[in-house]
Amino acid sequence: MTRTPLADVACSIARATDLFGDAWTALIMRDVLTGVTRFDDLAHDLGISRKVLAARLSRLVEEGVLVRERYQERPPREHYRATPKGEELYPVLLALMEWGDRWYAGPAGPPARIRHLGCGRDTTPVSACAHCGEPLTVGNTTQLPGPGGRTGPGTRVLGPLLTAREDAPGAERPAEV
Amino acid sequence: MTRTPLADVACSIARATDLFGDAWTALIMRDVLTGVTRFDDLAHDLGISRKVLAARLSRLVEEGVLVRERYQERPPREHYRATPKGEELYPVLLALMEWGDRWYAGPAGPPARIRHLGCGRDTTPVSACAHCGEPLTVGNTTQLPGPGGRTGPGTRVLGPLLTAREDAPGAERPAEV
DNA sequence: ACCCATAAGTTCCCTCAGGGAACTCGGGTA
DNA sequence: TACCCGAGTTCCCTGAGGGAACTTATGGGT
Repeated sequence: MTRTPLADVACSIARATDLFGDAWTALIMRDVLTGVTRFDDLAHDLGISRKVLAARLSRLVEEGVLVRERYQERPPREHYRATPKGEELYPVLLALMEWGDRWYAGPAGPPARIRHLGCGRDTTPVSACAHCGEPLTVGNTTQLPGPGGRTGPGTRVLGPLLTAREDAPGAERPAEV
Repeated sequence: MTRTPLADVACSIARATDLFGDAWTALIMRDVLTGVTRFDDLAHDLGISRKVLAARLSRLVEEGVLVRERYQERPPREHYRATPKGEELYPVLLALMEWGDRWYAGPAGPPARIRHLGCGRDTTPVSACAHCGEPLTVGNTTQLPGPGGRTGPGTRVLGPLLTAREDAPGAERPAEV
């Protein structure tokens, strides 16, 4: 499943993509979180090969993202539900959906809306600063080494944070926001 | 590159994962957005096969997520930079990183920090409601059919919307927010 | 002039993960 | 008894990915 030992890398994005960086996994989580929890339903809905679906589900269960639960005794039937760890992938799905809506929605508009029950309005998800609530963008953030990062030679952080090479690019990022 | 014609499905998550639902693509975007923009640097940094890197980069350029730019004439040298469409993938990366931090950071803490230049503090990204600023969770949201989706029997929403596709090849520009 | 280095790919071979479809297994239901 | 159902598992086959060598254009060192 793992192309490279990404899971061992000191980068949380790499750790996350090791599990989640697969189109099927994202779509499985989307389905499970929206109520499609049974094997056959998932297989039909996604058009995924049953073999791969079984592999993905057991990986997700191993990782503690889903649990396999019996929802009926006679005959015995199992389905899959999200754990808290799985539910917390929701922001990733929202971010993907928002991006897809912005760049691929047809003239009619996006295929789905998200209603926020808290304020009762249809909304769009924004990646906000936990402290001040302002949107976080490439332009208004920097990545710094964290406590859990091995800070040896060759260590990278969010990204490179690199030993980098500001020598290369002539024009740096246009810093629009 | 596409396992199934996910890109044609009327679900923005499916559309997004068709491009982004690949561990390498996510990591490439992480690198490019943090300053690793040259082919060899990316190849080294990611440990990706050069063949696959070339394929991913040209796909990302095709999709308008990256641009290939000449940063030096003699000898001719090219590198890759994010377009606005590419920069808008940042929230997805932040969401992945946040999840990875929460569930995989060692006792020492996360490997990287995000400093929000707006308020000057190290922060964590929160998926917030664009209207009221409250965090969006599985529990406090519902998914409803959107204007660009089909509302027939069997239609799902956050999900496939799967009979789908009448509006598939849609416009490229997102509505300005 | 000659040799080596660098950046950015391309090409080749080989393995293994994914698609597709059939098969299994436990347990109903008519 | 015969026939469904849900939930997987097994089989074969193709093609995407890993790894390493090769290419092209240019510059530097001696």
